[in-house]
Amino acid sequence: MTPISEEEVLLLHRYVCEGIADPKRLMLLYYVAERPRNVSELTELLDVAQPTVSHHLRILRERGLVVAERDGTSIFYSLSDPRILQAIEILRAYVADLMTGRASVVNKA
Amino acid sequence: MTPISEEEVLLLHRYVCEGIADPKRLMLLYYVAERPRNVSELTELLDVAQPTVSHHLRILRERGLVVAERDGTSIFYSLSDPRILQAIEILRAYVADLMTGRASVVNKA
DNA sequence: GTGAAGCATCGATATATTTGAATATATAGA
DNA sequence: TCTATATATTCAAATATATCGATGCTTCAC
Repeated sequence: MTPISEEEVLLLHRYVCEGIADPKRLMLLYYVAERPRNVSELTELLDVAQPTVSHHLRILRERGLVVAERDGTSIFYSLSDPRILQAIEILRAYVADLMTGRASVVNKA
Repeated sequence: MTPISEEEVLLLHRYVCEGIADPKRLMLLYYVAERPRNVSELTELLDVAQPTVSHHLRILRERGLVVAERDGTSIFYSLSDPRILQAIEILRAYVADLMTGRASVVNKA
């Protein structure tokens, strides 16, 4: 593990961690990872107001986590890089173990 | 990629994403991943007030991301599970590519 | 038991974030 | 051009978070 600098941590925070720091945005990432989806579809899936979805999509887009492509009046969003979900899936497995008492913190006893 | 439920996303958010959503906490995770460190040392490393460090450590501790062990009057913190930094390192590599124009979003052109 | 060191908690302030109603903008079709 | 549809933006309110001084608690040495 290469030591990390404070500047690198700030970039990591600004471009990724801040982006995945909301449950709605996590759901959005999973939804657009399956296939490109437009805002209307995402609004139905998330069950929140459309401006709220646009707000979260903007945060994801500004950080480069998702990409937007217009098709007529619709705008389709998709995941920009598979590593984003790859990392989240590792954390998801960790949490799953945590919930079933299999995470390493529990095994230390 | 197994579909994720809304409840699972909420757990993922509560136990991990919320925990790594602050640059100071990211630094703390990297510091305690090297070796167990006590609060005084972490306070010097982070260059913030001691209550601020304790606050962040509490957030990490409550989520199970770090574990605390007392030794005399000191309390040493360490990383609870290597997968946490493993995932963060993937995101770190992604951001590094993003900064040098090598991330997949750029390569789509 | 007393004092000191190390850490946690409390309380207050400043700042940031989430949310949605209202509104603006952009595209397509008639 | 006019209208409908889809999305973005603005604005305000509510909520959450970060920070640190003051203080409390625990442990150890004497």
